[in-house]
Amino acid sequence: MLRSVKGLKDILPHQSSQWQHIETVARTLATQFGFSEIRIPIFEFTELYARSIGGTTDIVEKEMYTFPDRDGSSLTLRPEGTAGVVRAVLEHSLLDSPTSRKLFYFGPMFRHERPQAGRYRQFHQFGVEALGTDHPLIDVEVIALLWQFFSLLGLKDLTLHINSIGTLDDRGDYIQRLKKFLTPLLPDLCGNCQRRYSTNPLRILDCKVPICQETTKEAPVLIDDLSEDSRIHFTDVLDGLTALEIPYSINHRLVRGLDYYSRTTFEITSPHLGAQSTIGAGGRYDGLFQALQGPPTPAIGFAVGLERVILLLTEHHSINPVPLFFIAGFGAVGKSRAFKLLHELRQSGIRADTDHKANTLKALLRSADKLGAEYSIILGDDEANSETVLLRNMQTKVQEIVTLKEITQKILANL
RNA sequence: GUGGGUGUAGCUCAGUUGGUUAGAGCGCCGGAUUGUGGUUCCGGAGGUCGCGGGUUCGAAACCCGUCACUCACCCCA
Repeated sequence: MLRSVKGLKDILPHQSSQWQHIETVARTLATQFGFSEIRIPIFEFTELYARSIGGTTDIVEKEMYTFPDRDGSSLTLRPEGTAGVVRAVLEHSLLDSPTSRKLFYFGPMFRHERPQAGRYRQFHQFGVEALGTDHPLIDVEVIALLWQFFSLLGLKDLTLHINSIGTLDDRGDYIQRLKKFLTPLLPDLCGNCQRRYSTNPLRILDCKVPICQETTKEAPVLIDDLSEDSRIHFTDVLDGLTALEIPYSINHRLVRGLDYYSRTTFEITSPHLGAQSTIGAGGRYDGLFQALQGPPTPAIGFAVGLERVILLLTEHHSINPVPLFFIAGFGAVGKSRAFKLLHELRQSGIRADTDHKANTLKALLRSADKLGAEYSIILGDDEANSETVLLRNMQTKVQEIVTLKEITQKILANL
């Protein structure tokens, strides 16, 4: 049997209402916060991701779905959304349009990782990007949006971790200090961290290996090396969160994995998932526009892993508010008259269905029951001859005679 | 890329120290006389026991290989 590709998941009919619910909440909320939706391609030139995410990150090094186009240019299925949004913003000069500086998006992302609970090779994100300002209150807005999104979905026991990793300059100084501190301790670190020492020393702070956590306990804290501007920015963000009564936990070891982050970084975790406990994360990326040859443009955004959110949803949102009318047509004349009625009801905007295989009233009602119909409309030869139908309430079993002429109006009047 | 766990019906799972035609529940299809569903009763369909090899008189079970799924590491949302 043909199976789906490893790490890819079908969203089956019984799950799609949950997805629709999440998307509706996200769209409504983002719009309330002044964001507009942008829809960008699912693949881009490989160079875009290589330049924005960072050449030494795992994503670029080994997780991208990259393939040659027919003309030989290298294309890549998008591993995240921010790079594509920034590219689109530059390409269409959206920064010049005041209504296009706060954007949100939905869609599938692709990373070639080993699948695991809450991690797939094709996964879906909801993300927002606020462009063009580094005012600390925009950071607060973005985080507040993320926090309110999860709260509207009823997610419990979440923790907001927040940190500032400073500007590129701040970090330059800090990394020197950090390396100086680590140099004599190198032999104690895990193999991975020994490699990180030269590639991405910041990540060593984030290492989960106990030995590394222990040896870096006394490591210099990045906050201490922040410039005055960065430090004030960070405290302003924290004060803003406090003012909005959003609880946070400062985590000096929170280092985002993508190179383009700067200053504010944050993530929200849940204790009810497996190892992949981050359901939403983001940060400021003031240098990304320039890295993509755009004008200096501060920006901040987040991305939510929707599969992980689905895993946390307890309520099953069976949005099925529109009553279903089942057309039970049988007999030589009744069957064909019923099919015409079915079409008439649908043209009038009524939710209606039938079962072509069922030919006896018993079989038809059984189908009506299985489809969960609120009403059945019984139309046999007797009814067809008298130009009527029987409108049966499936729950109360009450039936009434209605003329074919009036049935549509009657249903519409009672909906 | 590395390690652990698991593969029996559409789904969830039984299956004795290796022993005849491999089972249950749910689901699906049908029947219980006339044009009335759900409950009940009865019947039916559906399985190369993941795949390939080996041991054996005999393998769903034991051994080897392989694939898939899954959890974890790495990393990330």
